[in-house]
Amino acid sequence: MGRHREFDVEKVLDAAICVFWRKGYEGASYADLTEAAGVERPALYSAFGNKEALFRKALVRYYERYVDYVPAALQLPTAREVAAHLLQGAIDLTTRYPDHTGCLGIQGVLAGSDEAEPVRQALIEARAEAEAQLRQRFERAKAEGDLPETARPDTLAAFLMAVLHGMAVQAKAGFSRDTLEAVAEQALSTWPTDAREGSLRPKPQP
Amino acid sequence: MGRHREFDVEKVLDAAICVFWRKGYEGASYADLTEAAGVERPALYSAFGNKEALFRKALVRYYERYVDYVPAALQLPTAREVAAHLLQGAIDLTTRYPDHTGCLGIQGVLAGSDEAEPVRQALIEARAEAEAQLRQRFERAKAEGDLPETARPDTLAAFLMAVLHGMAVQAKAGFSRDTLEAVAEQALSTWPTDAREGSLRPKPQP
DNA sequence: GGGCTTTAATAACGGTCATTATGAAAAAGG
DNA sequence: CCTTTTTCATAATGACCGTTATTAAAGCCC
Repeated sequence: MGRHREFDVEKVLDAAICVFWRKGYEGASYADLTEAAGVERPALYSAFGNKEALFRKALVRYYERYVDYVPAALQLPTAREVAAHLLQGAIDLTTRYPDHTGCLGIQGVLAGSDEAEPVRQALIEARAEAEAQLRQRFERAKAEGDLPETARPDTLAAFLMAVLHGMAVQAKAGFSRDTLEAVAEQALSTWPTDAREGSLRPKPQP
Repeated sequence: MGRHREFDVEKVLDAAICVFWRKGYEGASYADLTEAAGVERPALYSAFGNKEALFRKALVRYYERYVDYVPAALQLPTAREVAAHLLQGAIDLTTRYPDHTGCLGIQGVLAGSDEAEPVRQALIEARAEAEAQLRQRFERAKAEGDLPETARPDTLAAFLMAVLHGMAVQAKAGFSRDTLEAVAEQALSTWPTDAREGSLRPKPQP
């Protein structure tokens, strides 16, 4: 009973992702969102709630569609492969689309009026959860003998997250893909290697 | 002739720095600025021009007063000391003041409505200039034999900037000083060392 | 001390923001 | 076909944005 919805909810979410990605949570206005989605304002409100709810749903879909390399990376056999795959995935994600570079998740953490506070907190928590998963993965690697006994999983996770975030900022500032790959290679050159396995890329300078 | 200005321009700039630092360029409103400065709106306009001009002047003072560790670092004798001093300076800057963490310069690069575009471009240029200075410093180090022949100054500069930016993001997300110092230590552990000089901190895990 | 100039403070300006009331259009049930 | 229910589109709401007239106060020169 009743009229049917005439637009595709997931397509609208994809359009919202692009807008938030390019302009951030605060920078994206409803005028931008409706124009990109081809849907009028009240339709967005009835389908998703207010702006914050729309952003959260877009963020969930963003993680599923664009940041799927993270769970994939965590299942790789060695800690070094996990790190390498994460770095490469981040480079792809932040440079693939010229009109919205960087990372949607990072955009919201920084920009900072008061009304964005709950969104910022949500992004901080998501980031902390990702780092926790990474740390646990490195602890497992240590237990498996994949990382040396002297390795500190928490430091490695924090360091890797710092490089990933820094590359996202640099991508937003217009860094080329080649430069970011050099950065990732330099970061990987610090990776602690167990005595049993040889380093894949022993020196950053060939 | 005429009435004297009753407020201190530099104190107002310092207050503006704190507001922009905490809320970013877009997130800071004139209501925030006037409240922090204790000065009414028209006084800000007559003394500094519009919001963008005020931000630019605050940014110059920010560099002078808070980021003075960068020129100091560039004059240190070895490339590794330069990098270590930059990392330590960034940690201090981004964690010293609990009410405005992170880096004022990074805040503006990301948040992204259209009217912030000139400010964003200015910050991107400033960031690029800093990286160029760093690269030139590392080229000099290479020429002086302080870095090995295989070292790539551009990569080292880009990598260091990525770690610095990543730490700024993490500081905004609430990272502790100790964690950031561990990250910096991990980043330094990759530093290419010439055969002649020993590494200061040869392994990140003690 | 009066005339002139500069600053200070109040209040208003147009514009845009997120959000929503209002009523027309469309689909399903009886 | 008519009623009911849901969605659609137009347009309005109050609040806040950056910016600026406007008016009152304060200091210097003659």
